[in-house]
Amino acid sequence: MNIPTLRQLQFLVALGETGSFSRAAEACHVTQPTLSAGIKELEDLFGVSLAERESRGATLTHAGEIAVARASALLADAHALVQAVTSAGALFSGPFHLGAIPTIAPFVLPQIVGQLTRRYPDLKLYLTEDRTHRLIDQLRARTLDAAFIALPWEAPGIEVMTLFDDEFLLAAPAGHPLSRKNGLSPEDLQGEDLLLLEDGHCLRDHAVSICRLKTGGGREQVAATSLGTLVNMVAGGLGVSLIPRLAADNGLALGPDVAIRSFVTPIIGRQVGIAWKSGSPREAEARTLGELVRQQLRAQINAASIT
Amino acid sequence: MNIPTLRQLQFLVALGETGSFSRAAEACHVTQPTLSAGIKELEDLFGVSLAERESRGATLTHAGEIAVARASALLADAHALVQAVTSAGALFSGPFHLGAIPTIAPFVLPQIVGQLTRRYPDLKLYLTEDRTHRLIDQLRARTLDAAFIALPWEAPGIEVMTLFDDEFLLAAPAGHPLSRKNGLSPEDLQGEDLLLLEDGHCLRDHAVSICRLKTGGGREQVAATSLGTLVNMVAGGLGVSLIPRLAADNGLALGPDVAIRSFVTPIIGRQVGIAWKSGSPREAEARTLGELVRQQLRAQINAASIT
DNA sequence: TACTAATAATTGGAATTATCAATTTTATTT
DNA sequence: AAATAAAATTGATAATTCCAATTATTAGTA
Repeated sequence: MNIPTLRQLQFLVALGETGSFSRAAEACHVTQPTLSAGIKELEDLFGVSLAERESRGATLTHAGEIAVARASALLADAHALVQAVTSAGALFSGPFHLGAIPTIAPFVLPQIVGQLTRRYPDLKLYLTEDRTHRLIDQLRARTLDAAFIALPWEAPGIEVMTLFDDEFLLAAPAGHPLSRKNGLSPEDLQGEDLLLLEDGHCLRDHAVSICRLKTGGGREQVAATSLGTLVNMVAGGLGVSLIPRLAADNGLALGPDVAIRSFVTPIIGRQVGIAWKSGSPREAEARTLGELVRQQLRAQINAASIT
Repeated sequence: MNIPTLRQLQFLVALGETGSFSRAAEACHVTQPTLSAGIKELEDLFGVSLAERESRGATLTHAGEIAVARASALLADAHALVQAVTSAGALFSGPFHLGAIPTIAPFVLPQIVGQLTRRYPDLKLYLTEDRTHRLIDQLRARTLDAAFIALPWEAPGIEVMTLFDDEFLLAAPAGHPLSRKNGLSPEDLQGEDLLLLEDGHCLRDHAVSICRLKTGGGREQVAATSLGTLVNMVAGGLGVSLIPRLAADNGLALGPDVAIRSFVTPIIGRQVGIAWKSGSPREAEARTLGELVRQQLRAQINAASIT
């Protein structure tokens, strides 16, 4: 079955409202013949006369009245559709699936989750914590819209916005020689028992590659499953470790048994970024998230410089 | 605000259903580029990406899902509109205002009202009984859709369908000389006291003009207000009268005091027709009504010939 | 890595359609 | 009868839709 054009229905509604072909045409910003033709098409389509033409304008027939009533409703619905879809496409409306690796998640997500849910009431935010390659897979499968990951990381088809440098700090047991040494440099790590996260965490890979250490021998087999346990192991005197400043600044290593020292020349162990699938319609939101994290960081730095 | 085309919405719904631009295009009987362009227009209009293009078809975004849902509803409504308006334009649906002159109404309306309301349940039939010129005015003002009137009657802008000839019969008091005379002819009326309806009834005019009688003098001042009283006056012996066969056949003058005689050569006093305003969208219905009356008449004649 | 298959985007031109200005028709009013 | 007002008609033009052919992109496969 054929259906009319919304435009023709607009014509018809205007005709009903004005009671005149000419004035209706004016209201629709077309000429009278155009509107006339539109109405005629409707009449042909319906097989019904919609208006009686008189010397003093036009009057709707019974069928015309019905048509106008329904057409008005339809047009209103069409406008509502535009509204709904437009706002559905606004930033952070509807479901958003956000991921982060375990060494970033606890230090970044809490703050921005609060902000987001406050600023975007229509947002349904789903969080996932997993290792980088799993997150990337999920981005590709579109079960994730964006993810905070640590760089460098090569991933074709994935775009990344770099957010900030995250330098490595030394975590050593209180009283350890390195905790007192001035001018700490990477070479000082030689010979130390270096504690690392278990395999699969990108933080481990970054630490290894940056410090140019060969992983081999018995001691390095000791591997923690999370940053928290890693710090605990340091506190227990099992060795030293490298932890990202992001974690340290967020209160990971507060305690009397662990000393945190920074290197003279900062060792940029990793960068933090937000990633999304190339061409994703959520890119704008991902970038907005990135901006949000940057602002968060600036606020932290300002707060630190004040105290 | 701009609104989308129903066509574009059909494209979108098809895209949602098939999950593929190509297959959606096929379903819509257009080529893939055409459909692609349609979707892109929607996306521009909404300022939102509606579908993610992949190598294996397309998947709707959140906004796309919402758009498809609403678009489906809108299209369904559009179809319903076509249905509703089309059937609203069917014969005898909605209000129909029907008029008739007093000398026709009681003999025609009862039967067809029954038939109409039975056959067209959607019909709201309004009846008006008035004199011809008032009915004509109402047709012109479109407060009436059609009217049964007696012809001849000149009325510019009014179209008439002639239904049947209605000959005049003589009504005379029982025992009156004319009630026994053979070979009755119009000339026999000369010298008789001719009773007529009051001024304004077309029946009177027709009788006067057909019988070429001058109205003048005291006796003709006697005027009845309806056919019923006219017959009663004849029965009372006040004079003779002419009544239409339509009325006589429908039992108007049944009674021992009145004799009904037909003329040798039938005097076609009037014709009955149905009238409507030229160009009225109700013309088809008016003609249908006319047919209905004709059938009615045929049925009556058949019944009469059987008995 | 190159090749193939599947799919969507792009492009350019042809056919269709929509639109308008001018005119005509029709009915009403003066 | 002339003037007025409104809708229909007409014919030319402008806009648009639509398609065929091509290109681009991605994923799967040898």
